[in-house]
Amino acid sequence: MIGSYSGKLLSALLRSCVRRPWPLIHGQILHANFLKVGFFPSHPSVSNALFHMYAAVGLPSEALLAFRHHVTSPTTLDFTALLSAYLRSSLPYETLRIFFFSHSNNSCPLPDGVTMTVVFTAAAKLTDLTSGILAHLIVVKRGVVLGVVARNSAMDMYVKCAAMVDARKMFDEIEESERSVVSWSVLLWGVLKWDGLICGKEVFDKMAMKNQVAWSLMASAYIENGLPKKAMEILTEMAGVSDDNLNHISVCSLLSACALVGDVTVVRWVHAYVVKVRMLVLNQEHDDWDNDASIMVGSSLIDVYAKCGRIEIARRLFEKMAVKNIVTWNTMLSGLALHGLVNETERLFSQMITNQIVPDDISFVGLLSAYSRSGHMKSDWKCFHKLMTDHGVTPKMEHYACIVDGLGRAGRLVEAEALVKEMPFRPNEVILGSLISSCCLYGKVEMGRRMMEELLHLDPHNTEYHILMSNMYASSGNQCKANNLRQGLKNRGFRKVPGVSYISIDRCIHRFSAGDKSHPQTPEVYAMLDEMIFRLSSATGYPTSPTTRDAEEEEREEALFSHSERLALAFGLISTKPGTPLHIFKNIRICRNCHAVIKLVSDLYQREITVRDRNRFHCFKLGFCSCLDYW
DNA sequence: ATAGGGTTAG
Repeated sequence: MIGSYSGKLLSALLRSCVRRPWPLIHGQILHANFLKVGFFPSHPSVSNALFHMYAAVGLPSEALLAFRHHVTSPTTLDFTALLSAYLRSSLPYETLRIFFFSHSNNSCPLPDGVTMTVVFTAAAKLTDLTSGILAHLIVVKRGVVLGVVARNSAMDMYVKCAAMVDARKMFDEIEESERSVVSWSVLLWGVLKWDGLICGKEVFDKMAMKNQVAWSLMASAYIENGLPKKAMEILTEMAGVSDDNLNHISVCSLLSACALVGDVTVVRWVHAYVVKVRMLVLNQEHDDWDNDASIMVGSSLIDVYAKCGRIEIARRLFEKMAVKNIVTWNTMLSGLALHGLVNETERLFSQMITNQIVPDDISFVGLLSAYSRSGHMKSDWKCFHKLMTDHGVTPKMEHYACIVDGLGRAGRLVEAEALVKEMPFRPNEVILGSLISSCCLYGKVEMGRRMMEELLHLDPHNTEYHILMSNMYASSGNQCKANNLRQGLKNRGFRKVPGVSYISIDRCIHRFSAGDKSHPQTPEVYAMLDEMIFRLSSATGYPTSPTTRDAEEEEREEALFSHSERLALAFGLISTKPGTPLHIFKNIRICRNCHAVIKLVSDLYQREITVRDRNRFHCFKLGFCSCLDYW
């Protein structure tokens, strides 16, 4: 029957498939019918349409097959469509491979600006400067003319690869009248990221046209640099000058910056904003709003509240959201896990199942990390394995990492190591690092040494675990080996990541490092610290001296008595009214000693203190911590 | 066939 149609009609039919709701099904039925009647290879226009159908619906390998077999003399447009299909399916590596391979083979048509845009974008995604430069050389050598869009994408490639000299050169080469708002925002992104806030602000001020992207980039940069007040100024300025309001992407970008630094100042403003402009609608009373955007913004808010220590607000928001997707559920799961709330995480997971939400691999990372962070390794790996495969999820390295961490921290090191040997991957640095920390915790020097050796093959420059190993040697009485490790690090010029704590008081973020004396209120802070230590030791007889010895002599004196979180805590106590809850943010894990001190302070000074460290939240109240001393 | 900021984990 199909044989009676003309080639023109069939190709039109195929092209129309791309725009239908189920393009693939219709297109494939047509494809199958062509094959059945032996019709299609002889008609170039039909086979070309078939290739474009597969490219457009995002099936790159099907498109490649059709391209190879049926597109006899590809045009630039065909070739570009093929590359773009790979890029849109998040396969930037394949995109580059096909481009360079065909190019070296002389089997591709001369690329144009659009082709190069796709190639530069792929190199940018991979931060592959070598490929980017190579592509640029091909442009020059073959005399390809680049329009402003292609130049912007090349600039973005240089920016993402930290090659700011080349990026600026490209920017300068674009005629001033040609420069688009995208040229400017690409430059702004790079300058903010690589040259810092001050230089970025200069670029921002030079921008004649500012849009959502520019405003939110600038505001996010202020947030990430601990200047939420400045971010608010930018946002209010935006509202006054521009009719361009924030869209859901700008909102997510701002909120993720807030999540990074753990400050809620801007979050509150954004929350009010999205409710006001009805970007976030909790109940479905109208259908004239953007469902996807609302879910995305809602999930983003849940995430940021959880990461800023406001888990109750996050939970309330989650419950109020009438429409959710898998990301919303996963965000809530990992938020609860971050706070060590195992039972709640478990409950939410079963609620997910009863609501017929199909959990994905990230849901399981959430659930498993709740177990590992709380030390509640109730079931063994076999049960989890079954649970996962029952829901169609294949266990990945991350899942093993959670279990290994949980077993190790619970002192079940033999089981942990057995699991590592049994898993179908070679352990990565996350897994080995977790085992080393557990060995440290339980003084298993010999096993720690073995793991360390394996880790050094993968990551010879790792500083963190050298320090851990050195501490382990020190506490097992082998001061000599400990010093050797430290000295080796020092000789190679590696330094320990310094611990930094932040506390937000009255919309300003105050930063403290260990032994820090740079804060304007340093005398008051240290006076408070002394008072704190005095009250603690007289009230409890608590020994405030270190339990693990720090081999670096100059650090030993000050470090433990003035760890950054204690300074932040002292500052918080003198800067707020009695009873005000305090939120502290720390870049590395909290140490046992400080943990003990903060527990006592929460009781003696009647304060709720929330500390976010690199691993999880600790909520201190009346002398107890929500982690129940397990982390 | 084409550029910039974006939610979940490790």
